[in-house]
Amino acid sequence: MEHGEASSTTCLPSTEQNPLQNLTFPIKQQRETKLQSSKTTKGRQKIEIKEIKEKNRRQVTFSKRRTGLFKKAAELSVLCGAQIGIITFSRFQRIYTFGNVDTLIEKYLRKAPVMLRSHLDGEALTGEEDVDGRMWWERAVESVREEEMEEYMKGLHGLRENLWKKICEMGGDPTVQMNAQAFPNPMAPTDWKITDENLTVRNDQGHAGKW
Amino acid sequence: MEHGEASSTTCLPSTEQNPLQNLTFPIKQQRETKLQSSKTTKGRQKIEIKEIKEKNRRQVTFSKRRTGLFKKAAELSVLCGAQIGIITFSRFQRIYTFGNVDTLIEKYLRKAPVMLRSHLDGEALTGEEDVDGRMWWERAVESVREEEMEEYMKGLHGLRENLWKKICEMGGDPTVQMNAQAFPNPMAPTDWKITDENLTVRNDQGHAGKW
DNA sequence: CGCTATACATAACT
DNA sequence: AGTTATGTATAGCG
Repeated sequence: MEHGEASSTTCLPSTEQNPLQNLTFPIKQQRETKLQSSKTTKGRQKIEIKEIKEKNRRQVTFSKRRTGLFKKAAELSVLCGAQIGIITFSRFQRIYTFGNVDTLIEKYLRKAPVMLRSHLDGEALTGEEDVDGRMWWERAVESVREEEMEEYMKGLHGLRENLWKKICEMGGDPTVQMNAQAFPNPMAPTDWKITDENLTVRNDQGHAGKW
Repeated sequence: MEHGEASSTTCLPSTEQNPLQNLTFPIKQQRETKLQSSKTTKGRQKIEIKEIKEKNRRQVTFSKRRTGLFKKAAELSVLCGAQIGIITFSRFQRIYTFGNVDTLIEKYLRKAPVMLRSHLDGEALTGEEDVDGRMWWERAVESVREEEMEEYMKGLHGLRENLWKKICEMGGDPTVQMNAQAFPNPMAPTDWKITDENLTVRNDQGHAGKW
């Protein structure tokens, strides 16, 4: 660290955050900005949360923040033993995912019926027939019989499985990127970055229905 | 890192002052030890990324970090015009979602076939018949006819629609929480917190296939 | 839930 | 992709 001249000693005693007004102390900033001595960069600048216009800057931000988001998700997953899945579509409709999206989607879709059923508990679901021409899913939700739901879920799962298998065989598509994570439990507490290792689809299922 | 020590190394140049930072006056911190004591807290402590044992601390962390994660997602969504959906299952299988999960799930599920089809382009899909007893989704993926896919997606969409409608009518289920966001475009750059307003399911569709 | 000090994420630049 | 300085997220506590 050769700060050479300019006493830019960066004494940052207390990084306080002013409650409301950032009292700009009338410090004489005069010059001193000379001699390229002080800071090499301006550091992180505050930005407004609104669509970034400059295509290039936006691209970089998307990449960086997406990585940060996934990292946060991974940490949360581990710290709290939660299962997390993220689906992201860039404006170019390129898809990036985190976690066992398929598994979570299934759980997600399966969740509603369960809740619904518990709510309607005791309301004897008299197997309603397909009296009109509507499809099974067009009927009142509570009339959807379990078997149909099962079939539906089975189809969903099976389809996805086949699709992935096929996609993997093909070596993947450039419009798809995925980061597996959301480990229900552990992992070396050390190597906790989103490494290439982790950027693979995992077949975790985790403690489902354990609690 | 007591401020007491800092004072000894305090830079406080005689003539020049800190270039671009409005420090909080170091004056009153001089040596003033006792009285209102120094630090009131130890500030954020470094923690290992591994499952938190203490149930209470874990609960708090889950809540805080989940909020942070969703906020990050919202920012990324706005800044880069991306569509983001997050599904989270706590260890108690309580579900928390962010964004238009349903819409994104559909897009996600629909994506693969599209990619697949483009890859198999020119490979004349000779409508394979259901020669064996397997279900349509059990056959090779490339043999899944578009009509079936359509039907499937229609069912998925319709089902979810009905489920949500029903759930909303019931006033929601305690095991489900959702935060809508992932606005494809704008929103007042100001009110950019996850307000109650935003914690509602939105029917955004956004610029799908625009790019 | 609010606060504070500090760990961590990241905007601007190279 | 790598660096730096600074904006933010948050661990621990009341």
